[in-house]
Amino acid sequence: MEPNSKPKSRARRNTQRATMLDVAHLADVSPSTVSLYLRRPEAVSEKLRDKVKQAIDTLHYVPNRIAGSLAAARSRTIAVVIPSIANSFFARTVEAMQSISEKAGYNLLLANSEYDLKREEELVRTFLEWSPAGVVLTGCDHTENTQGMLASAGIPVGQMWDLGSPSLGLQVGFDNAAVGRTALQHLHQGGCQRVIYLGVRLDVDHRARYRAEGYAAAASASGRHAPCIIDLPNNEHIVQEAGKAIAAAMASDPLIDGVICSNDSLALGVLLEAQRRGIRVPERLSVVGFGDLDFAECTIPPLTTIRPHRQQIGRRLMEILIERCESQDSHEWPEQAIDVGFELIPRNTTRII
Amino acid sequence: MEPNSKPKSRARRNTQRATMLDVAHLADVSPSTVSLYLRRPEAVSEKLRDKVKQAIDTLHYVPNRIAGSLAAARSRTIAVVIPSIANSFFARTVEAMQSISEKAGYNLLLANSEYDLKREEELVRTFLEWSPAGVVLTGCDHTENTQGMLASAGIPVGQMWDLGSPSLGLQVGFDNAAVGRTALQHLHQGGCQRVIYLGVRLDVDHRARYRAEGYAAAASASGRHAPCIIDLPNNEHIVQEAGKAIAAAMASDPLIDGVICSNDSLALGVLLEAQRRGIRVPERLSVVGFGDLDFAECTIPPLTTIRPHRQQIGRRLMEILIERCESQDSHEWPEQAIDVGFELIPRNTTRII
DNA sequence: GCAATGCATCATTGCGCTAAGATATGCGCA
DNA sequence: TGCGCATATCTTAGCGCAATGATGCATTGC
Repeated sequence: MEPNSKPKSRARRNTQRATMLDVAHLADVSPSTVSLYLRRPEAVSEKLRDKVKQAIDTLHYVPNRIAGSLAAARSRTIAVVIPSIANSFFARTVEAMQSISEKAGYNLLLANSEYDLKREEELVRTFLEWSPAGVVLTGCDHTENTQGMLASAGIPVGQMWDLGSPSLGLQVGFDNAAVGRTALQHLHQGGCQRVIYLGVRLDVDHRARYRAEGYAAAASASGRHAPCIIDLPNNEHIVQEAGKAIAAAMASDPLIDGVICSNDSLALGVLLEAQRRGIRVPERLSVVGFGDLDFAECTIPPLTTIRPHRQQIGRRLMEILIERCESQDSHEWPEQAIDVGFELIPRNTTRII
Repeated sequence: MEPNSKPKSRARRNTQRATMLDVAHLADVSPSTVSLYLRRPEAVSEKLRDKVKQAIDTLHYVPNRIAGSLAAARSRTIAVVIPSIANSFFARTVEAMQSISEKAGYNLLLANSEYDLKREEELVRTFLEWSPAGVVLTGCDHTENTQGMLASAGIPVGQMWDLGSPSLGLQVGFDNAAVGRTALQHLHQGGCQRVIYLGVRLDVDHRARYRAEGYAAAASASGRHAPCIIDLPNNEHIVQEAGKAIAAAMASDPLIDGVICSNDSLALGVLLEAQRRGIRVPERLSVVGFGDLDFAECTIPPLTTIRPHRQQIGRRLMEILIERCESQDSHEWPEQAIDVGFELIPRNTTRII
């Protein structure tokens, strides 16, 4: 074999997909014109525009976003971490975020932390490997590492569903403690003398805990009764458990005449138990839920609850986040906290005086 | 300015993040050793392994998966399209898929098609731009284009929640028509003489439609009564609407003594309406739901329903899909359909003779 | 009539990494 | 001692594209 002066080309993995170069050849233009056409069609003359368009169509060309992201040193991806996909609260918010981001040409990388901050940290670490354009977390509680990684990533970060500290730059949510206060106030106004709070896994569901704390502080301040918080463990049969818990509480303290539930599912359990035991709602026991889930308005009696603006949170957060992603200039990212509020929906499980 | 023989380097966007080269320099090895260490640590000697590990730690090096994916011509991403994120059926399945894929080092790109096949097509098109390692769709109904794009993408595709044709290679689900048949049989065995089917948006929710069709075929075959399907429009107040619908149906045909619901939420509406009107369940009206949602076992009376194996679907599908992604050899991807079945959970809204 | 200007198009470089193939190193065995 | 072989490490060439700055070409102003 004669010595070859030039090393011959290596075996390359072939991707068989059409590339921009293929399009360029077919359209008889340079690759950069194709690139330009895809990014800013108005900057290309109409004549070439048509040729390129046709070439793309005949080749069924699909741009390779991975290559694009590498070249541009930024990807059109937004990483979202929520505590639980199955929780319909977050699902609606994610849905809204998806719809906004999609319009702007961004895709969502999604994962759930299972209410575990350490897991959230791992997820953020993994997601950062994709150099996402932005990151969305749930709530304000994050590990030091999570905060550190995000800070040094230099990308816009959003927090949703809660307001508080530390802020990572942009928060869209509501004051969870105020939810607890509002619910208690509503029950007191309806004549309740002793209101308890019923929650699930308040140790890990920080937002529910803030609601409980808001309730507790308001109860103490009201001077009517001491706060009492029941914290149920997570459970497949949580709806039933809620019923048992309220029955037990009322048995041990017959003066209880109001209950604030961490979410509507618990409230449903309470209502069903009341029905089973012939406890009159709201006269003997008033109930406030949280979430305004689908079934809330058709329980018996219809459930008084608090409605967070699930979709609005996702929409506004994503709108601002994308704006920040586009601006690329982190000086234009002032710390911002948007309180979208919540709404008390008085129905028939509470009295209105 | 004198003519320069070599063009000087252009201004480059700088990413400031540590790169593999930085790690290599610090560890005093070649970049490919770092790369190898990250991909197959066991192939690197212990001495170098430690040096590289230390360098990575001190630099807080985060590998750039985008560059990696480009070089390897494949990404560790799996695209998932579900009809609705907010639907807790799919949420559980996605949760299971996420947990499996995460362990294998894959990330999920997620989007919802809103039960629109055209939208699904658009999503698939967009997702393919990321050259995902695999794609997961819901159900068997897809546009020609969707099928074409996926076929020519040369990556493993999974379909979940239904079995049928066309198969795109791997299906994990159950026979939805059999669900309808099973529910009807159960009601007939309990003594029902006239059973109707209550659904929502059967035109777009193909799987619910297959269940309805299974019911219809079985009703006709039984010779007891003609099938009757009520198809409600989608609606915020669907639970209430379900109640109204069943009341109207029973008013116009008093012989109706059984109803099969497309999902447990509808069933809940039916039960609440029955309670409101004093219709005894199951004696006067038997009810079967679908989904076995959280509240199903604590409705009054506890709801007889059909439980799909939501998590199992996600788990098995993802396990096989990832296996196929790793194999890289599409000849090892035989057409496969796994029926994970479903389970009738008899509770107290139906009679058992 | 010629420079100055604006605009459309192009050539070129490298984003950070993987993986093929080349080279070095160590080991067993004749 | 020397050869073959296996294993560890390195050199190198792109992956497909974005974006920089250069080039060509038409238009305008003086």
